[in-house]
Amino acid sequence: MIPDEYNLKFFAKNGFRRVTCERCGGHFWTRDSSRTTCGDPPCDPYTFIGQPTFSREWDLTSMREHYLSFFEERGHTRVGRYPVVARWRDDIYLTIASIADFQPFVTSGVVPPPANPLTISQPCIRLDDLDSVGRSGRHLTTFEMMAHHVFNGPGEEIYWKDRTVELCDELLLGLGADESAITYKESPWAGGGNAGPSVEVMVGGLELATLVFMDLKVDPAGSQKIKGESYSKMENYIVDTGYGLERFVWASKGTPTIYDAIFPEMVEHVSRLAGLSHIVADPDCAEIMARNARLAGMVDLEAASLRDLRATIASSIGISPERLEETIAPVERIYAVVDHTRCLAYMLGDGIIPSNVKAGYLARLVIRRTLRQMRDLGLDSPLSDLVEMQLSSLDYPDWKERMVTIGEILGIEEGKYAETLEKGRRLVRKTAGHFAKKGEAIPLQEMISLYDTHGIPPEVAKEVAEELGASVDLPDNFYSMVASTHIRAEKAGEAEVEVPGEKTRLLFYSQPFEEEFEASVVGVFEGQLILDQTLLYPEGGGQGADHGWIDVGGRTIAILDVQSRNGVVLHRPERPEMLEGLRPGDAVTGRVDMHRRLAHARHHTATHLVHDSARRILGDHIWQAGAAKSEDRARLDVSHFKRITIEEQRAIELEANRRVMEMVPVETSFMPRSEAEKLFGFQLYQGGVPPGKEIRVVKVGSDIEACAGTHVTNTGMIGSIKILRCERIQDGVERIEFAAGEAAVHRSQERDDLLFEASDVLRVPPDLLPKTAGRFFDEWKGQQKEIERLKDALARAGLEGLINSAVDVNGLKVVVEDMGGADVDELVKAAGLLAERDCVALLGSAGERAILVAAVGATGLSRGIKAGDIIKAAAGLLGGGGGGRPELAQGGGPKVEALAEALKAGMAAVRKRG
RNA sequence: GGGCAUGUAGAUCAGAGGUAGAUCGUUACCUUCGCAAGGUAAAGGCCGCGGGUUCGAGUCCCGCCAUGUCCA
Repeated sequence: MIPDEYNLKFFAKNGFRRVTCERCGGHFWTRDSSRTTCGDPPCDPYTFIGQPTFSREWDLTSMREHYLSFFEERGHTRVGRYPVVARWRDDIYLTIASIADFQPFVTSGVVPPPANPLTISQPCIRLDDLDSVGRSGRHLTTFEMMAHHVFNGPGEEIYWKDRTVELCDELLLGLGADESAITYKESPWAGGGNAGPSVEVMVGGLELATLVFMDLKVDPAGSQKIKGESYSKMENYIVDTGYGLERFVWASKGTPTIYDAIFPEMVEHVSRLAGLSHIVADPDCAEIMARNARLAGMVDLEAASLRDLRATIASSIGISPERLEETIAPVERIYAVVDHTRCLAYMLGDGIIPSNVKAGYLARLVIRRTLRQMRDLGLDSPLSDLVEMQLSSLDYPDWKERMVTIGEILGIEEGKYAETLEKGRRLVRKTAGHFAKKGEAIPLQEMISLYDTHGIPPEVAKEVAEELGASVDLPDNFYSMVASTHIRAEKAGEAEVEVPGEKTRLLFYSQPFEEEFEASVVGVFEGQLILDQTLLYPEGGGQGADHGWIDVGGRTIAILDVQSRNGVVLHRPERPEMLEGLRPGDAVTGRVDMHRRLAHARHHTATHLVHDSARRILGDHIWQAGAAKSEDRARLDVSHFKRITIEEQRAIELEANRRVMEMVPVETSFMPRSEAEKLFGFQLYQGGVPPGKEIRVVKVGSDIEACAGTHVTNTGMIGSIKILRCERIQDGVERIEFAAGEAAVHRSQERDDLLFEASDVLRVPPDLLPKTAGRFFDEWKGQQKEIERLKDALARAGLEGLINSAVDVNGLKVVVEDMGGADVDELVKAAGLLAERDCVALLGSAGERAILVAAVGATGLSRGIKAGDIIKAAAGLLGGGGGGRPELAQGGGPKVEALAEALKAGMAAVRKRG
């Protein structure tokens, strides 16, 4: 029985039949009456290598253009590519598929698509198979997903399965594919909360496209079960196709690897730099790579099976696996370098700043991998040269300007990595020396710690360790072992409680400076008041909640927090019992704490100004990475690849204040999302992506952002902006803290107070503070040294007197003395000198606390007298304690008056042993 | 966002409750026609900052600042 899902008229009309693959048992559709396998490796091998699938060769540009115009001619609108950094999403960092551009708001139907149907070629980055890149012959970190998308809604279907498959078929046949070689393999698809039937389009053993018919959504109550999850039908049903541009080009050329097909010039360039062009151009090598790619296409490339793959290929061409490794490893590295540099061109071109967290970490990961590969190849040209070459071939109109920043970023990254490695080598040498001495191998735990804590790749550690003769046991699954040490606490997804009822009408946008409002009570939810409309701004967009008062029936309820949940605004009263007796429909009068509101508005508008100024001063790579505004200060986190210097901080401050002085009007308007995106681009989404069809656009001079906060109407109202400090909260993210309006004045005054207090202490005017403080510090240092010297002299001067006062205990000179007010250092010095002269010394002194120092010379030590014992015997009487080494010990306690007794007890202890 | 580390002399690091150290570098002297090298000696420390525990903290605890690194 053929399931309805796949029983397409198109198949029936065009002579397709449904076959069960004799290898994998999957179902597929074919025109070929003799075909018994589905066409998907490992059921079928690659057949296109050496025998191109299409009638002519295409390069990336011409194939992309062909594809897009093919669909344009068939009623689709061409849409420009989105960035590879998925700034409009908070669940993924990188754009991993063309449909990602339209999630979540377009796919869920909240926002209309930019065009419908549409066609796009979307650059995507996937780092999941990083290890296989270069080796498998087909894996890439960066690829373009060409697609045609249709967003069908209730009652408005543009086209669905039949037309989708028909278009795909027409495209392939038009390119000259053999119609009997094309198979459509049934393959239910699920991902990202959606699911649906899909067909994989296979030609010559290569999956060229996947046609997904997304019509299900995750629904615990749903009746359809896929991969253990329950789904139900969606109102919207979406054609989500993905055609691999690079694979189309590869299939058109039939080269041994995808890399030779898509960027032959870069491969040649890098080979030449590495001095390996002869190998890459060698036909034998090409043959090996081709076999490698064919076989690799058949297996899943896991670290463990790489060795098997090598062994299989080696035996099939009759050389040893080691010899094979030697031949192809450098070539694989060249491919990897070329792939990775293209990936970096996209990442950095779209503004990722390398970091130790988030998307920036992914960029750093790729950078370091590339540097390692380059080192192994013996390439010593700067990484930025290669990235620049890649970038120049991409569709960035302003890549030359960007390249200046990118070059700087890469330079910094190279330097940082070199430093990390150098530090690492020193560390490994130490560790290796330690274990080599014991004749042991460096334990795995140690290797994991070196990598995890210090970023030293195990290969590097091994290399260094072996130079020192320390052996290392390095398992294949090293990296997964590292991962397993990171036991992750399962985040309990905070269940958002749905608040019942209508959305609250928000009055503060239309009446931003109105103080009072009339409203009626809707109800009370969890001790919080819901009104039909409100002037109070709920916390959001980094802006704090308004405070205010609600007057009802002659009493006043103070409101201390306001939150919005699915559009319903909740007012939290200072005292919940005040809400008792309120009935739905009761009329209330609300008032806003305008002082607080205005402070928020000033800080909010100021945040936009500071952001804009930072962009002007630091460069176009500046993106907001977070922000918070309160009554007395605000902070803005921006992406930046080095520390903001004090000069830059000042320049930003001045620039922002100039906008204030220019009295720029603040324009706000609601507009359809798609239109806003078209007009202003993704720079809109500095503060995250707001949901909804309409977004609020706030324009302050050249700064344009999607923002739901309350603003002043003119920058002049801010008064002034004072940047307080810059802090590095992560690598690649700087936090700018500042105050605006009254708060700025207060912060300035606080700083003045610090100056006044300090100059008061030093009794100099503030302008002499730095000089005077410097002089004081120098003098203090000098005096410390002088005191040290004098104490030493003092101890020496008193030495003879002390020796003369020594008591003889069985031939042992014992000095017990109250040194009257001397400090620890003096006692220690004196006691030490006495010990040098072969005395046993117990010196005491009484200041705020009583202190004791004992020292024992050679003779005393030989008799088993320990300074620590003497101190212990004595210090107890002082109400404290003490201890130390046999030759020197210290102690003390608060009972100053007991010092004489303590000294006596110490003497007794010496007599006992002596 | 989470984890693991680090911060001591100009540099690299040791010290893990009891008198702050080593190596290199610096300076002076010896040696040399001069340089390199060697020898002798000296200078150079808010032990990241602030609290706490303790008779006593570079060392233990807490917070902050700075830095590195791994993972999502």
